[in-house]
Amino acid sequence: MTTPRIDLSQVLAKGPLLADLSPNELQLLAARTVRKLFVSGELLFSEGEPCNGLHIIARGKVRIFKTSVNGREQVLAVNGPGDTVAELPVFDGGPYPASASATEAAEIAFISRRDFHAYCLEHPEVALKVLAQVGARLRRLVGIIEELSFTTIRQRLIALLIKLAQSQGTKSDRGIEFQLPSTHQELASQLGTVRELISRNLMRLQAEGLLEVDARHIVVRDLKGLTAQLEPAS
Amino acid sequence: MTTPRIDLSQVLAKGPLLADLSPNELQLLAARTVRKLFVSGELLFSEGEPCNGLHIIARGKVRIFKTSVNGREQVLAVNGPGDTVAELPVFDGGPYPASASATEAAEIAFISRRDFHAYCLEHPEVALKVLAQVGARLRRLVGIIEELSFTTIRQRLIALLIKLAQSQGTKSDRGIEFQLPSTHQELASQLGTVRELISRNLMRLQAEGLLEVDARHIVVRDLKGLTAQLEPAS
DNA sequence: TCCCTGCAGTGACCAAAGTCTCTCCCTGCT
DNA sequence: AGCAGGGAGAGACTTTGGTCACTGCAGGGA
Repeated sequence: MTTPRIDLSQVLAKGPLLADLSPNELQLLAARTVRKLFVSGELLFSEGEPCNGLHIIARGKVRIFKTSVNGREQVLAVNGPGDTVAELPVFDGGPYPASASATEAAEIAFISRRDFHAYCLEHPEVALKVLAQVGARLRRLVGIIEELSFTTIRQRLIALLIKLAQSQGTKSDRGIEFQLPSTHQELASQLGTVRELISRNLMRLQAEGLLEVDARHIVVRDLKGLTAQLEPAS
Repeated sequence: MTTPRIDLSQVLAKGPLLADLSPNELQLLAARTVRKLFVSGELLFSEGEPCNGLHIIARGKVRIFKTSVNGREQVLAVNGPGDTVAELPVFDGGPYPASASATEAAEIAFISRRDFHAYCLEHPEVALKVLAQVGARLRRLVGIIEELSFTTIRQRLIALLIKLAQSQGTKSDRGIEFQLPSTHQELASQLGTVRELISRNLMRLQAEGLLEVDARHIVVRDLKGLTAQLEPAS
């Protein structure tokens, strides 16, 4: 089967950014995009590089992260189809503040900085949408800062488990069951720590009877108990 | 002496946001603002409140921060005259993601959300400026995240001292001298920690011969040595 | 089959961060 | 002079986070 030319109108219309535009306007924008393919793990761009355009994810997932000198990573966001990546440096002209890589095979629509600028000036409401988008991003960053400076790794992990249980979990007689979505290493990057601490904290929660852990398979035995761990340290 | 009506054209023109507008356009915008005064320490708004407008600082300083349940604070930004506060929630419609207070007596020009929205639609280039502004803010947040997850308090403190030495310091025969701009408590909030650790780390740096500390008066005896502390952990 | 590789669990150990408590000192006030 | 309060220095201690080194295990070639 031949891969058809990317149907941007579809993708763009689904994303939060350009949903309100007329098909005609979408077509106009789509005509200005370039299609790019990335294999799993491939870098879209690296921190510090000059930013020359906007990426719109058509398929796959993209991870945005910072890297430390010691090789540790801190994930800032994971985005999926319809989301845009690097809305921001497109506008302020600076370099990318972080790196981005595909966590699975991805298809990206790329619009050059100049074209998108021009398009925004013609469609001021798009600029406002982008702003709202950036707003959501900024909120998440503030959330990360809050977690990093006020909570322990244990608490961050618990919060993550609860979120997963609610979004991915299926109820069984033993509790709420689900699979961890990625390796311990990757979870550690998202929580801003190292692999060992994920392992250790999971084991500790198991010892306390709140969870059952079997490699990546988790059974939440006591959701209330877990949630209680997030309350004031008393 | 009577306080004259705030001369917004002056203020706005100085800030990065609206510098390129014609005096006429500035006048138009200024007419839509409300003048607000805050005493030192007073809250402009609190985290979680709905956001109903944009604040432009005419005089004084504003501190943006998060508060934890235990009463700890993490400063996200300190802004001065010409800067805008909460450019962001104005656009995405959500509540304030953090609180803001005046660190010294401040004079603020306030524009309602609706008015500013309308103004941006009429002047698309202003929207782009706002985006650039938000960009800078986002960059700083990413910087904070990087510091929080990759560096120790000691390193953050050293980085801050170097920055102060370069911006505020005066050379003497003993080294570079300057005053800490605020209490240890406030420094701790900016670095995301507690008062004691500021004290302890300063003393330790003094013991190592890199600094001389006398309450808030600092003498950097060995700037190279300090800078070297920020290099790879080897 | 055997080996290689990547992921996960684990214990020992060390350093950083945070908490609690007390003292001291300065400033301003009564 | 005496007192109250905030800021700062300091000691003792606990918890958390991070490093290192090693083991085990499963899947996938050669």
